[in-house]
Amino acid sequence: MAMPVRGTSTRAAQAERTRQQILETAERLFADQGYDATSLQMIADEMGLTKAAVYYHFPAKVDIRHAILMPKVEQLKALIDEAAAIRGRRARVEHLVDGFVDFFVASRQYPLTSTDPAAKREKLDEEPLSMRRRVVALVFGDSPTGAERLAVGAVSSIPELLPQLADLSDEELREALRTTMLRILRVPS
Amino acid sequence: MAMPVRGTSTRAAQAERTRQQILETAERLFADQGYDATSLQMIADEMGLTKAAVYYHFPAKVDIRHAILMPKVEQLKALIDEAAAIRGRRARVEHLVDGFVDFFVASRQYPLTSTDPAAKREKLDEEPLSMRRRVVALVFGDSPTGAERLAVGAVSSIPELLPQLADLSDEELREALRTTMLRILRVPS
DNA sequence: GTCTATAATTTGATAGAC
DNA sequence: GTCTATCAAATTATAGAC
Repeated sequence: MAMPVRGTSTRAAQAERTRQQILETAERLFADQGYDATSLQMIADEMGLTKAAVYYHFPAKVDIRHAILMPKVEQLKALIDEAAAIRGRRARVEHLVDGFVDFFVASRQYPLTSTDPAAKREKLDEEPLSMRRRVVALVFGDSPTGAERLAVGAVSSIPELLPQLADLSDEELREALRTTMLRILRVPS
Repeated sequence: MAMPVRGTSTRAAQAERTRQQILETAERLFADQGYDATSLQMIADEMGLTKAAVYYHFPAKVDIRHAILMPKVEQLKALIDEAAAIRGRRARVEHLVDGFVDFFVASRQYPLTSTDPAAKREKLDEEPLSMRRRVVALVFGDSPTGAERLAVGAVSSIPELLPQLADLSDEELREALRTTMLRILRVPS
């Protein structure tokens, strides 16, 4: 078993493309209107498909959300793991910040919606929360103050702000993100 | 016309109390599950009322949201007006920060949900956005950098983080908020 | 001022034809 | 792999009795 290699031609390949297209459409609609306000009907209409066709690729609406978020969560976990392997606080924080900058800029069009109310209802919400705790520990140690926990929270809510900076170029955004995050995390420049 | 003065006894007074109770219940449910995921049925059930009873007090669901948010928006607008009347940048920023601290602590249980997807769908979203622009101008002038706009955005998304700091006392929270906001807005302590 | 009853629509989801 | 047709349940909202 397991050999969906590249180019399994027509049938399987087109199914995979449709699947990806559903994910892209859903990601855009979720970002624009929120998860709850986006119906499968809208996703299907937007693609010229039917609801039933969408259901063929995903057993339930929530699975679409999961499929969108999982790779991003994994990416951030990998970054945190890397940072945990660095010894000096300053180098460690800079590695984290640089990783966040890359991640935020790459996803600036449809940013991670970690404050979408839908997240609170699911187990998926535990993952971001525990990641945040790990970042707090990596940056500020095991007995963080309230202000330090708040600082990490402020960094983690930056994705929601990116649409308002749409007029900045990628380079300008990188600069702004790096400056702001380093200041929030109290790394003197 | 217009004389619902204080103590119009039974009928009108009780209607007003019911109205307030609906607002409190809805505020809690909206904060917990989000606007879209909260149905009028839930609000009614929670109060031992019927949906129709709720509709008597508010013509539509969205009007409940408006009634909850409007006083808070007015409060923040007043604060920004006060700050605009202060001449020195440092004193002006400190007045803003102190006002935000008071506001955030007072509403820490059910914080302003400015990132609820429901906000994007309504005119009400323009108000917070224009307020944010005013704060940017008050703090950083008429030609703010990307980093400066991002800094104000970070401050304005703090309310969403408050539930995670529920273990802090009001006093500890005040301290954390003040320290963090002043640092984000680059006011040296 | 609050209720019962219900309308009209939409939702997420399923079964089965093609 | 995508469709039509349909489901049961929930949604916002209304009309009218009490």
